[in-house]
Amino acid sequence: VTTPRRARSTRQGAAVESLLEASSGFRSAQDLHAELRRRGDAVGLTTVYRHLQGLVGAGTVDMLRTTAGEALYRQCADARHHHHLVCRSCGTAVEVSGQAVERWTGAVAREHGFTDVDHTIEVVGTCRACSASA
Amino acid sequence: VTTPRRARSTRQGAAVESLLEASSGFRSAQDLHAELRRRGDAVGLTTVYRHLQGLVGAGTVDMLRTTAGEALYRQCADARHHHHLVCRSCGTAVEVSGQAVERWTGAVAREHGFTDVDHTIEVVGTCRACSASA
DNA sequence: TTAGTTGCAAAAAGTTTGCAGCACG
DNA sequence: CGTGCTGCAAACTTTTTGCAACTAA
Repeated sequence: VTTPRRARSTRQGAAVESLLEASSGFRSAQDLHAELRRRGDAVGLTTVYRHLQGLVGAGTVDMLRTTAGEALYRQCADARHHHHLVCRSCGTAVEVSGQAVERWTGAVAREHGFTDVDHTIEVVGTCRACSASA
Repeated sequence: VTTPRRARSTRQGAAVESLLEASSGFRSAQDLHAELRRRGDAVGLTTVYRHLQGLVGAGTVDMLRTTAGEALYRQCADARHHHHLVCRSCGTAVEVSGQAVERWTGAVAREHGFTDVDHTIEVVGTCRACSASA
């Protein structure tokens, strides 16, 4: 699978990107595909996956894995390093960042002799709106 | 799938548990299954999965997902809340904990109106031994 | 024109389930 | 003895790949 020298703009690619842009939380590929189909702007599932891969590679989109093993994608509003606060009920995600954690991970790693450290932090809870409607 | 009223002790269950106990890092079900088979103490892959599920449910074992979508299991040395510092090369995992992160996640959640907060933190890097042998 | 893109069908990969037989207590 | 446990084969789920037709530039 050679990376194309240049990318071409297509209806399908635009559809995937714009739907992701219009979404607020994390969404699965299957979910995105279903919505595109529902709204009549159909795109093959394969193509949805291919565009998502490209976007993740380009750093435009974040990907994470559910405990259930499903991949979720989300447009990054902020290109800088950040983490997510996800609502377990409605899926809304807030991007958060903080020196505190960054410092902590660095310190812990150093303490144990680890280098080239990278980290993933996901905080899940129930957002205000969902706990109100519960 | 009804949960058995009581558990029975079997050769297979013991094999899975003891191998996990003897392992230091995170291991996949397939990996554990292969090693059991290799050492002649064969157990069906299905059974390995079933025991791992049980152990995770009992809180004796930690499970996490690779970015690639594979589930990894590890015996918890420490039953208290903790996180992992995993070596990306050899898989060795160190259990770490710290007030700093706990406080940070709590603060961030509160700040955004989230409740019932839970979090996952995985720090991956290259351990001393691996960076030395590289 | 021509290389990148699409999407169907089929393959992978990992995990779960149906079921008949085995074994602990 | 009886209820769990086992493991094979088959089903499932999510994601990837082969390939021929299609299309933006």
